[in-house]
Amino acid sequence: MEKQTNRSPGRPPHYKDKQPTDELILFNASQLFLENSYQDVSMDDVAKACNVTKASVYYYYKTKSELYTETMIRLMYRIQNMTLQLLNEDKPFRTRLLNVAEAYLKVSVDLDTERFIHNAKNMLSKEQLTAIQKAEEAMYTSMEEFFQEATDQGIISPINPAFAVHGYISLLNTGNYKNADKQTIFSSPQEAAKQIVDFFWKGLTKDIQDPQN
Amino acid sequence: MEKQTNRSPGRPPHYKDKQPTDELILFNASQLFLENSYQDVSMDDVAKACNVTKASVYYYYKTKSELYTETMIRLMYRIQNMTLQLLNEDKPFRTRLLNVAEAYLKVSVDLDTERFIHNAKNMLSKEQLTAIQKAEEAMYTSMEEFFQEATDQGIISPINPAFAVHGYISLLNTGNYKNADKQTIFSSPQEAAKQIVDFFWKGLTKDIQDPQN
Amino acid sequence: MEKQTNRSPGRPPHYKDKQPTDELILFNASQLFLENSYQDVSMDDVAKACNVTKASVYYYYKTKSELYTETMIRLMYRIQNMTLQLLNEDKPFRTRLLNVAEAYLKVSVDLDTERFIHNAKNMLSKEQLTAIQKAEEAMYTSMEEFFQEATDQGIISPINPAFAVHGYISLLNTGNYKNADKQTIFSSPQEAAKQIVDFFWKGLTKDIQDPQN
Amino acid sequence: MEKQTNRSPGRPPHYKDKQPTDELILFNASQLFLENSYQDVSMDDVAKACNVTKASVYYYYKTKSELYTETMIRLMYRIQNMTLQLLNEDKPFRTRLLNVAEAYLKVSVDLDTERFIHNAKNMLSKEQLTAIQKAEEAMYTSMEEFFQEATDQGIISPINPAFAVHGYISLLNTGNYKNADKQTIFSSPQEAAKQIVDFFWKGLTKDIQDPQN
DNA sequence: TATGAATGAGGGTTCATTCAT
DNA sequence: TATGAATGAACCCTCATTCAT
Repeated sequence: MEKQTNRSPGRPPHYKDKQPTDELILFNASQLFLENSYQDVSMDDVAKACNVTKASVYYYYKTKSELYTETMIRLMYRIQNMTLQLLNEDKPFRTRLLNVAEAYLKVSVDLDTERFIHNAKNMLSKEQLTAIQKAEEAMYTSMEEFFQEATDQGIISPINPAFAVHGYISLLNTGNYKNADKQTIFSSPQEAAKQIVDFFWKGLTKDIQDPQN
Repeated sequence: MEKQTNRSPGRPPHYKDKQPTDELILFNASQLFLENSYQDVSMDDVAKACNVTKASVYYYYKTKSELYTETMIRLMYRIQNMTLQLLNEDKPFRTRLLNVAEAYLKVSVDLDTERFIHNAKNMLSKEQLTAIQKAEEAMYTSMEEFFQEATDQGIISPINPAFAVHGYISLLNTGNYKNADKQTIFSSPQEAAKQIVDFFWKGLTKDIQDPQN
Repeated sequence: MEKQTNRSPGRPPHYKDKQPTDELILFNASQLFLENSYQDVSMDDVAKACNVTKASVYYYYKTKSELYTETMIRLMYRIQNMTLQLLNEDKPFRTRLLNVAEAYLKVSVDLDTERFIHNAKNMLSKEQLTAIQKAEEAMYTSMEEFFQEATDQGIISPINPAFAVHGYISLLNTGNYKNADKQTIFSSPQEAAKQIVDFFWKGLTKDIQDPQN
Repeated sequence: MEKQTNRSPGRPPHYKDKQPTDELILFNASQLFLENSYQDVSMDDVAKACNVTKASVYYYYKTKSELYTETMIRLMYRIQNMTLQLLNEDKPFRTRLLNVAEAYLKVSVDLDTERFIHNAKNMLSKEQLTAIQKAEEAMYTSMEEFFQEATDQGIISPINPAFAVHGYISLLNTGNYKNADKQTIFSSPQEAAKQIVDFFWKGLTKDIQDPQN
């Protein structure tokens, strides 16, 4: 992967994958923080993953907690974007929920945003903590309107939209559970998504006569 | 946070009613580990919380990870016992679920067992990790039979019992969510319990004609 | 091994191997200190080897350095006794040297008294250090007279007796050398003893016409 | 022994003639390990001797045992070089042996390589132990050929060269012996060298008619 | 005589962070 | 922009030693 041969002369094209260093760092930090706790990831780990030195990481991010904060906010936005995109499609609400569920479960990392916050809370400044929480909140809030809309349209029963969203996400996390033998509850992410949304939908619609759903 | 520990070495005089030190340590460690991540709690913190020296903690627990393991296993058992006790009462299933929910939410600490495991996984030996996971699993499994029973009695629709339990618990955790302004979704633990079980119950019984519920 | 059956009535015979605890400790400490450095042997190690508690060890020996000192002095005496006994036999001097060499090499632990001292010197009080050194010195000195006697009898050339003894012992230690592959210089302790004494004897007698040796 | 180390962090200004830090550490560690046992030298001691912080020592040497290993290997090489240089001079073999002896004894620290190994053996990894032993072995082996050569030339009697070398070195160590009153066997290093080589030579040549030696 | 429980001091190691270049 | 070299603070853990029983 290191040697490119047969390069034609002239200015090399601008390689898309040659990310600016700060993005590179953010990307690798993401990976690491997703899989390990705040404390388990050292700045050296990040640097090594990026093939740069620790000092370089510090050149772009003043402190570890700042790097973490940025990483987390980005993560929240990414989840939010991915989710909103699917929720904005022109399909029945239930189908859209299923699509989100599948996307969410196929990532296969635990997107437990609460854990990300709880983990690091002692190391973050008040501002940093708040910044992450706001991003998380925005993510949740942005999803609420879809439930509100569905309620308004009589598709689902009236429900506290915040609860709907949080309940939805937390139910999704059961799809990632692994027991001591690394076995999951469901046979596949798709199956998990299906069953979870099935169940969730029942809760949403129990009091509704829904001949079409 | 600096406690003066000018006790001289050697066996302390025996006070009748004093809690045995190992239990004292376990108790305080519990508190600390519940509120902070594995890495954020130092053995010194534990020692100080107990008013003993670090060396004393090590007298009873060979390593930090061993202390953590014991703490977690105990925690799982406590949750399990509390839950089973409530689930074994002679009341309608739904009422029992509500009681568990209320008990669970009144503790007000996040009993997110997955987090406890994920957090420390890099610091635990394979055996320790498994031991904790087994305890967690036992906790979940012991609850499954109640859902099975309810299904058999036609009280709830057929459902994967493992999913039922995990979904139940994860829904409960939404009751502890606090946003950046420290506001919860529900106005009180009781209200949270009520709403959550309400919703959960709908999911369980959507396909049932239940004139009495 | 714990249950003795069929014991005949009456006072049990005084088991020879039921050593008084202090001797038991000394014995086990000996073993440990012979094979490991002062620092590598903890008081707990000693206690465990004796099947008693650390506190019991302290009951008999005020400090670790005191235990070490006693152990070392005993060791020096044991070597001295063993050696003197063999040197006092009614055999040709060279034979007696050979016997000592064989005895010495068959123990197979490195009896490097200098190492024992050097190792622990920072942990011993001046008195303790001196005590051990005196015992070592006595051991060496007691052997010197035999070389003196041999010189007087014209069996060996005149030689500084202290040098003779130290040279003898240090040559013996080459018999215990093991390289990285755990191979020794000689094929067996006996062979080692033979070769070493052979060589040593040449040095002692080069200037002597010795028809009989 | 408390040195004020109020240097601020970060890269220090570059002084031209300054010894590189890693060499500085190795040098000081050498001194310390030569005079004290592995366990008696703490990483802090090394750091203080170098006027740097412990963390700096760890910047260059990952563990204490690694530092020790490097130190020892270097030491073996230094001894080997010094020795080989003297043994390669164009002088009678006996003279060369004498020169080595004098050099060896003038250092006045006990170059007891076996002790260095025995001392630390419990703290070293298998690889580290072997590495040191290999260096020691190389040192010994490199000297053997000189004895072989002398044998081939009929200057000394046939002898196991490994034994010759080890015997030679171990005899030299008697020159460093100090009794409880810090008295040596010989009046000076030169005298020691002379007497020891004298004796050693007799052993080597007993069976040789050597009118010129 | 023997022990369980406790301490204090220190040692090895890691890590976020800094600064001259 | 990027880095090599350094620090200070903390952390886990061990161990000789002590004392009430």
